[in-house]
Amino acid sequence: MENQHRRELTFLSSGGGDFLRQRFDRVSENSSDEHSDPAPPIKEMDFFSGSGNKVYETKNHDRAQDHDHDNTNNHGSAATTLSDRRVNTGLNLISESSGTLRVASNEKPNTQLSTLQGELRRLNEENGKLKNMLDQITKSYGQLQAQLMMALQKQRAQVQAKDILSPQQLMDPRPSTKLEVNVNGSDPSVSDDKTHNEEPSASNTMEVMSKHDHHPMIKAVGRKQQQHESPDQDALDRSSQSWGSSKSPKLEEPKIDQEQVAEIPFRKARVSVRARSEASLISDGCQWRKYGQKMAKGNPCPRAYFRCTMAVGCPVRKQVQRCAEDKSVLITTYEGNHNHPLPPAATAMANTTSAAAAMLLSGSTTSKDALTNSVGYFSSMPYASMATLSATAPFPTITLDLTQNPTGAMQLNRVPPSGTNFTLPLHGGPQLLGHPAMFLPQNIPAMALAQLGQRQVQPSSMIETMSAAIASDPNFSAILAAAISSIIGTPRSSTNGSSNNNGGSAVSLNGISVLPESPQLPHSCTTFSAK
DNA sequence: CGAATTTGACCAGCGC
DNA sequence: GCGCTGGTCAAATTCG
Repeated sequence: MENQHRRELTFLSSGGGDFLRQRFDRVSENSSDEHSDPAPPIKEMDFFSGSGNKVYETKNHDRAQDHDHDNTNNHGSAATTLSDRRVNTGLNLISESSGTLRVASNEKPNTQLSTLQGELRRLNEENGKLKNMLDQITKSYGQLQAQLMMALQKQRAQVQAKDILSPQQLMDPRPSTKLEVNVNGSDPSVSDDKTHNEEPSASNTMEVMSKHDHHPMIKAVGRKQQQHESPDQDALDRSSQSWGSSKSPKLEEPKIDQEQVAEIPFRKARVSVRARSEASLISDGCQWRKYGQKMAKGNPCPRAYFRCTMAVGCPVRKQVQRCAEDKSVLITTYEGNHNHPLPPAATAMANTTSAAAAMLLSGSTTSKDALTNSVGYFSSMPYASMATLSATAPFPTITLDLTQNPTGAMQLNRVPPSGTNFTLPLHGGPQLLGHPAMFLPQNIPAMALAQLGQRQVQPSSMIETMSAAIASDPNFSAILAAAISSIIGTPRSSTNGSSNNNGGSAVSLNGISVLPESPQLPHSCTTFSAK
């Protein structure tokens, strides 16, 4: 039994078990916080709700007596109602009456033992069922992940095919790196052409972002070429330029019109955060420098432009503007990837927004259905109460609306789509901004939270964030399947397994095999707290 | 006095 | 081609 528990827990902690963990969280409705993080057997037993504790306490009656109160607090929660406590109390009564459980077991072997054995049998059966369920979920998740990868590779191949047909490409006999979508930076043909060698992982991420940044940033790059903003930025710009063009992006870049751009899966996304704030700024854990202010059309309030100054050459920008309709609402729009670690205070929001941007980019900005189907995904984002995806905006933009749903309750009352915007009610709320720990007892799976809260935002953490968020949602498989279907139609068998994008290297995170397409998705953004 | 902010100018994309 | 708009730059100004 003990060994079984340990096996189970190993599995639980191995990524694929996040589904189960999530299920556990829901079954017990236990918003168990991080401090409860009890001994593995307890969690395992709690998996079966209150009944599990009985066996555990039987095996550990000494500790059970000492920590009975703690166990109740840690595992009782909402689901542990009075009846559950009575169950525990029943066992405790044995201990109390006889002094030790051993004595009690000897005195009433027929009743107690048979009861416990029956309970144990039932738990084993349940455990087996849950194992099977977990296996099935893990398998289907893996299949869906593979399908997603194929879809993404197919899209990239289509982009490459378009690029290859461009006149510039035809005229250039060399293998053009600018037309290659290097995802993991492992392709030497790309790295050879890059002029920058510092910060391989980060710069690779930025490379990829720049590669897929069509005009908005390339435009800026063109100017920055002459301005030597900073060595890192220059390196970044050079990489972008070598990717985009050496002279005029517009001329040399493969002819990609807006329609084609809309089909490219990895563009720069923007994450817009709406929050009520009296202050003119929100403190999001990062350092920003204001570089401009403009009056935007249709809004009496000026829009301020900031860039991240936490690291030299960090390309992250943000725009801050008050909502025209409700001036108490501050709209902060983030764009770009941090190329540096973030302070802990900035990490959670950064992960949330990164995941939002990643989902936006990886999924589906051209598909209403796919957008709609992303609801489940965003349900794992800690800071988002409402998310609105916009496919019609100049940039793919997701809006995390923290001005609504102040209770933080999880809802799924989808707003009827109007145009291509979909409002996705999520959990979290502005009242907890800047206090990530306060979100922990809510709807965030423990694994995801652990990653959201503890990891610095670095290029590779995107994968982890994504995987944690994905794995934490038991509905994700179905949602993802629907989303993929809406994007690519009927899933097909693998025909391009030798894609250059991933180099066949998968990253295993907590047991989840994550193919490294994620690094090219932007870490847009930063942590976020009300001032 | 250095850093941060302000603000007018400039540039590019886009629609007409 | 022209005007509008968003985004950025950089000199001027303010602040600590």
